[in-house]
Amino acid sequence: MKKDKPKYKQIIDAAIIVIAENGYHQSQVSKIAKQAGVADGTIYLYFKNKEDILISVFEEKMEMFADNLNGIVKEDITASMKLFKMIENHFIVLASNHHLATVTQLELRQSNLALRLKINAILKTYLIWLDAILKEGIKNGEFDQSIDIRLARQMVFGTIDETTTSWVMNEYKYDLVELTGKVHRLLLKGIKA
Amino acid sequence: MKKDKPKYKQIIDAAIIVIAENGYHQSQVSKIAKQAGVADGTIYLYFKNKEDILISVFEEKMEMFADNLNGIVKEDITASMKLFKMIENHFIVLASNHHLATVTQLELRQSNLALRLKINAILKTYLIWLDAILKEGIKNGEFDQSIDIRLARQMVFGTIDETTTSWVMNEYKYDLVELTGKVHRLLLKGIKA
Amino acid sequence: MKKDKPKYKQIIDAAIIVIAENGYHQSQVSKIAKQAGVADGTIYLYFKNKEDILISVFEEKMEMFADNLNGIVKEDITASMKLFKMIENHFIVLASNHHLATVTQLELRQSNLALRLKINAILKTYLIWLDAILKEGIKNGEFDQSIDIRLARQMVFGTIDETTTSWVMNEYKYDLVELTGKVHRLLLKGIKA
Amino acid sequence: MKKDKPKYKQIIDAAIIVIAENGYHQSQVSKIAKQAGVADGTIYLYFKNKEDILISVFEEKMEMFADNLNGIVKEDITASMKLFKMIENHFIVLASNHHLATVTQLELRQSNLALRLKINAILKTYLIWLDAILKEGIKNGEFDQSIDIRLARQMVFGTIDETTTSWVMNEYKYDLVELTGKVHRLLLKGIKA
DNA sequence: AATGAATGAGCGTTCATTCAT
DNA sequence: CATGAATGAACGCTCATTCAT
Repeated sequence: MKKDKPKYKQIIDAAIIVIAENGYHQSQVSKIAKQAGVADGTIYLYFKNKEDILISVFEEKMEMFADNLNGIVKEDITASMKLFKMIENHFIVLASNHHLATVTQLELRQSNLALRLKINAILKTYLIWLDAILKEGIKNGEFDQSIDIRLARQMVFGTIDETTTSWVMNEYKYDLVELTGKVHRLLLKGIKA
Repeated sequence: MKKDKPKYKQIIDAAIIVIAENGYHQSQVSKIAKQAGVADGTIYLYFKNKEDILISVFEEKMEMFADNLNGIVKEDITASMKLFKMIENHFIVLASNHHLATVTQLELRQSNLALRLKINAILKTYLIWLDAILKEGIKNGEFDQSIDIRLARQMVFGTIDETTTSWVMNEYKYDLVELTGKVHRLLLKGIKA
Repeated sequence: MKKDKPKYKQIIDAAIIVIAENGYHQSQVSKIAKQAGVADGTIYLYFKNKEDILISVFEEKMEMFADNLNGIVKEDITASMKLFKMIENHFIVLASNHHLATVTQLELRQSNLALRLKINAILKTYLIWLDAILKEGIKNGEFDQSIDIRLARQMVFGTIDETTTSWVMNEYKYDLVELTGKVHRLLLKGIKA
Repeated sequence: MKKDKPKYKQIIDAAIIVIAENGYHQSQVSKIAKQAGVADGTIYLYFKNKEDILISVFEEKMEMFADNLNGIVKEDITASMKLFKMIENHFIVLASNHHLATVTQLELRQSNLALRLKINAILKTYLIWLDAILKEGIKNGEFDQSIDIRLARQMVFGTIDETTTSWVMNEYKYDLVELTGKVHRLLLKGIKA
């Protein structure tokens, strides 16, 4: 499996660093190769093309969210609490890796539509976990029966995303994780029964 | 004034069509010129460079939102109602111009950081109106005194934006304006007293 | 006659100023028109094309040399003295008009070959006067009978030209006219009997 | 070292041919690449930009003069004889390579001021050798003690240059090297004691 | 005669990808 | 597996010239 070879991860990590430091449009394949300490051509032994590197960056890192989410959903706590932990998890992961935050919130969004559609597909996993939490809350009476799941999901995701992007654009100058409580309360009020 | 000359608007409109139909990265100046029915060089009599066209697209169309908002804010109605009308206005404008919606929600976000920062500056106007409504509601007791204005603004804007983007990505296959009520209710629950 | 109309000279003078101040490659027709206080299109009522402006600049200003030379050659003095006056005249004209000096010694030489061939044709007049002086000196025994007229002419002209160009490139920081005596002596030694 | 790779010289030689045959302003990078038998992009593996090709052409070929001059100056002969050999060397090198002669005498002079200043810097080496010969001759009594070195240098260089340019403009129709004796005699008379 | 808006051909340079070694 | 030299398609912008008014 290619993904298990050391150079695969080396290139992924190099890509994040290069993109965060140079911006999407100044992240040439040759720069990523140099940062990874491999030849340009070597990149193509592990990735189909440049787009494939970027998708893989997203895929790999998305697992960090998903793995944690998996655990959270299975815990024996209220849906509201799961929502809290999910937001917190999201903020913690990005707050602990500014490079990754810049890349996902700003740089990767400059990619072409095709790439973004693929990224959205990956995001689906994330949104499915979110849906699960919402449905659970509706079912057990914590959340309002009448809410539109899709809209609620868009509100939750849109708010988290907008909050994170604002934080990145303000150059991380306040503590993102500290906002968890407020964001949770705001969203909860919107959806609770 | 250049902006009043017919070719200025002609080029702006051509840019929206070309970008919506070809995608940001496939919208060459020559394509825009052709669509506008002018020579390539003519573009540069009205715009400093390609980026300037895109910023102007955003500026011009943002006025459509702003002008309406101005009226809404001044009406003698509740803050909650103003919020409703603001969401509705946002949805109506974009629902009535699919090309524009595609451009603002998908294509323009692929532009480089410099352009996006300029776009954000333009968006500021929009967010200021939103802040005004939120503050009014807090002041007159409609909205919760304890909410964080910035977070509330991010929730409202994030939700509207995410909802619109989803609608565009689903190829306009449902009625966006019809969602106004639900979105409003959801958001209102989050912020009301 | 177009050359007698005021705008003709206006444009010529504007061209010299613009070229001297902006360099050959930054002297667009529109800039010359602006400096001359006329519309771009007006230029083409007086000149066939851009090249024609530049040739005319050279033609007009060359007359300043030629007119003086004419007088010098007809004076009743030795050929050696005529040579002195010719060099002096050359230096005086250029030393009194730095703009013109920059244009003829540096900027106009960046023009294409076609233009330079035409300029050379104009220069012919100048070289014919020079030849006349040389022939007179050879005939009356002042200059060496055995010298090759063409070579002698190239030496005289090459030396004057190289001296002037050096002076321009050194930004006029020494007195060009003061060099007349030395240059004359040097050249005279080379050709005298 | 890039300069030692075969493609480097290949491109330099192609540039000389293309410029000589098409003129400075009609020598597009793509044309040079085609003549060199490489892809356009390959040019940029060896040269920073187009201007860099031209400077390198001059640099490389100037070495042909300089190398020979070095030998000449060190020979155990009179300064006058060194001057003769220097002129002869200049004429021989250019007479044996018409393309190079056209490029240095006509085409490269159409370049912009920045490039010409760089070319002048390279020429400095050449003029330093010339100065050395002049100083030697003055010191050992061969040349006139009272001559101004700078003027003498300008006369020698101006004459050689003007002679060569005339020969090129007359399409090489007479033998340049044959002129060595006459030119040398003329110049020597001007500077000898 | 004079204007100046409009034209459109033309080109240096970058960079993702390939492939011989 | 790994290399890195070579490729060549693609595009924003300038500016001399025209021509309707």
